[in-house]
Amino acid sequence: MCKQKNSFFDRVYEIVAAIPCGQVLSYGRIAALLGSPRAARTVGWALSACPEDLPWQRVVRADGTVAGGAYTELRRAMLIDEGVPFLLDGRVDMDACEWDGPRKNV
DNA sequence: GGACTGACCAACC
DNA sequence: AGGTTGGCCAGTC
Repeated sequence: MCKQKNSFFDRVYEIVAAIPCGQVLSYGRIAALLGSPRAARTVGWALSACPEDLPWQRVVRADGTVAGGAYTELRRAMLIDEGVPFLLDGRVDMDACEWDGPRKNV
């Protein structure tokens, strides 16, 4: 029943794919939603697969900085285009668009 | 089959 | 204030 057999790996995609437009999540935040607040590494590694269906540009570091190697600037432009507010430092405004996750009480 | 790595985070000194 | 380590999961050598 229900889909829980999915590995930690697969659930990362579920969360990232569920992030609404104009909001972002940090690696550790996603890991925490999965039940392992220290599995941020695994989350980052899951994103390393970089599936086209996965809008991983909405996933940023705890500081709000965008990851992704040389494409960091590109991802940042994509987020701005989606309506995500940025700071003058080039970081995501986590204070304004940090997603609370799939809240059941919405 | 064992050990290392990987786009991280937070605690510790 | 800054550097190091431990922890999580899965894939690769």
